[in-house]
Amino acid sequence: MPSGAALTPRPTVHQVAERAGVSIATVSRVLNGKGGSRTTEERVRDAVRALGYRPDAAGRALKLGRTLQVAFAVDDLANPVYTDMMGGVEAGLADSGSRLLVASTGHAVEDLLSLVASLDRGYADGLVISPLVRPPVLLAALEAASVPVVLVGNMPDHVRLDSVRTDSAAGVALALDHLVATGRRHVVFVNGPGSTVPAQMRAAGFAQATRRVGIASDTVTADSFTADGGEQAWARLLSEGRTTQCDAVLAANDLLAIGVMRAARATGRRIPDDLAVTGIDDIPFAPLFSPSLTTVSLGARERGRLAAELLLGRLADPGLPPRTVRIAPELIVRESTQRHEELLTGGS
Amino acid sequence: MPSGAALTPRPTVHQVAERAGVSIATVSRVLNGKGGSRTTEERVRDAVRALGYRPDAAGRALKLGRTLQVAFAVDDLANPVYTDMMGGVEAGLADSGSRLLVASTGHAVEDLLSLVASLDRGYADGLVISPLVRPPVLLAALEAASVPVVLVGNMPDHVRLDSVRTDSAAGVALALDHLVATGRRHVVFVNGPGSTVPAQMRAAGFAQATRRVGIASDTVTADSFTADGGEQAWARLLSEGRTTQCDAVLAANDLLAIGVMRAARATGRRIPDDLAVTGIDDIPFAPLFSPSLTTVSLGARERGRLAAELLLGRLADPGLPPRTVRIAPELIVRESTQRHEELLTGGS
DNA sequence: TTGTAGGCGTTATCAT
DNA sequence: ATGATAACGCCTACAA
Repeated sequence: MPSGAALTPRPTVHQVAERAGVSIATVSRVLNGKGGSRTTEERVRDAVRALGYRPDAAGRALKLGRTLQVAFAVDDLANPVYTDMMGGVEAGLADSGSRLLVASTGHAVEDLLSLVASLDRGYADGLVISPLVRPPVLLAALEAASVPVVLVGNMPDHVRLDSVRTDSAAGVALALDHLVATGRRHVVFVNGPGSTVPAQMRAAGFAQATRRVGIASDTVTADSFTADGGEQAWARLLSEGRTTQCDAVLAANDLLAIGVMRAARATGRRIPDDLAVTGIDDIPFAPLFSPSLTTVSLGARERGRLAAELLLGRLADPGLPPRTVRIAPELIVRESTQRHEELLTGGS
Repeated sequence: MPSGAALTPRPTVHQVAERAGVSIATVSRVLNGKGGSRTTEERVRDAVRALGYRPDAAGRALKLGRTLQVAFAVDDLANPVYTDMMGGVEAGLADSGSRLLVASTGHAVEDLLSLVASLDRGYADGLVISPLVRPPVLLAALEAASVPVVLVGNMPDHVRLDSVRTDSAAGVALALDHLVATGRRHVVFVNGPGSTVPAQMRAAGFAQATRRVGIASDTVTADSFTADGGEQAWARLLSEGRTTQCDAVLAANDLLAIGVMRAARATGRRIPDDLAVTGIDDIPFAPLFSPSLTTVSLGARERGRLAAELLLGRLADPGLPPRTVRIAPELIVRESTQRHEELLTGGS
């Protein structure tokens, strides 16, 4: 037969107990390190080995009220930044013996709400979530969820949730300062959908930073945080004659930046000579493009890892007050913003 | 308190039964559509709604022996082709109400074996796996696993496992024929680690195809199926003077191709004019590079979807004989293999 | 149609 | 130190 056809049904504590000549209580105690004499312990372990016994997850979950599972939810796993984050969550969970359940939702609020609601089926001990949109109704649902939730992202102060944050507005400022420092004077901000929190924060960061440095700027909003969105946004700018002055694009994430690079190059702009481009996120692909993409790392993997740690901490001690961990953005300079002189001479 | 602190413990069938004035058996029957009179059914549903009752996953799993969870294991989730495949698995599972458990292993055989062994804790109803290496000991373990396994990939005929296959050797031939058709005459095959099944199959495909078309060829083996691997492979070729003749690279996957493009360009080759490059996999990023990457789609997402379907089918009917589903590779022509004339005139 | 009772595999309480 | 027993939440004979 193909597989999954266990000829012998899986052994339970009962068979182990019988074989070891003890009671099931003793078996359980030995397996959980709660005492037992030398000899019985040895006999039990022998029986376990001989039978190939492993505790059943369902039985244990039912009794303990713990599944050893953590759910992870994001809007778009096709964006490598979230794959990265997921890797971080997994790494943070590794020592705990917990498994990772991936719940990719759409960004429709109702999908998110139904995901949160489904948690009270008790299939996971907690949730790590990083949604693009966070209306009050969602935050309220997360607060009231039947299991602890860690939010990767910013939220209003009154929301009592553990969270891992980064200052993406400051990240935008880092990128803008870099563009200005490399001689750019007219920056177009290519943002993602205005309904999303990241877009809102980055827009605020851009507005403040441009005001501070006092350079010319323009803003366009893409339909989604994707390369397609970036291409279309550039096309729109172009058709409206808004690209002629601009010598730099600050994109709200790497995918948008990649789309812009592609579209701009297709219409004759050379990067970085004619047009500097920066992204945000530092996805693993960023260094692989030509030119490689200057970007701002928001520590996606690390945020995932920290989120897992916060969650484990809360599971261990539910009485804890809400905690927030912060990650500082970091500018990663690559080729897409190099000045012409730098390209030729290594500096002017 | 932060969250996960249910003030009222979650309702069980008992509270529903009490509220509806019926027995727990009736509640269960109504919820599972196994009869009940009009009026009682209505009363039960009202109680369910009023209490916000949802069946507990652990209790149900323990009783039914079904977890409604499927595990998905791959070597490297950082490769978008596997993210893609995962999306397919998830899509294939969607209607079944099953959740997706992601078990990212290393490619160490022992890791894979311990993953398979862990399945008999009963935390998943089945496994979809696409390992790069498949030694007999692993295949034997998969056959003997405590839950059904679907392998995404090729395996010896005697292995009694459901599988979703694609003919990657034929895929290599498609790419090579295309390179030859566009005028290339000296192709270097950049392969992944020889210990992996994909590398073996693609090497065989390349050997056969080059023999058939009778052109000059060379082969180099990268340390891993990554962009870094591709860069290093090109560097090695270059240092050994093996790049001078070659006018095309056929890379065993897209990441290798991207690495080669990057390294080759850094050393003065123009793509596609001086050097044509093809990949395999058609990752979502392939069209975004400049030049966009010609590649061979192996239908990763579709394979994932089909794997999920095979698994669901077997869960529904364990007596089925092993089944194999095949996906044909498809050449995706983009800019990285365009001929000089095509670039200028659109054809010669 | 409906209710009673048992058991899925585990851990934990309470005796001994 | 160990064993008998109950209980977690659910489903399903079986009986009524």
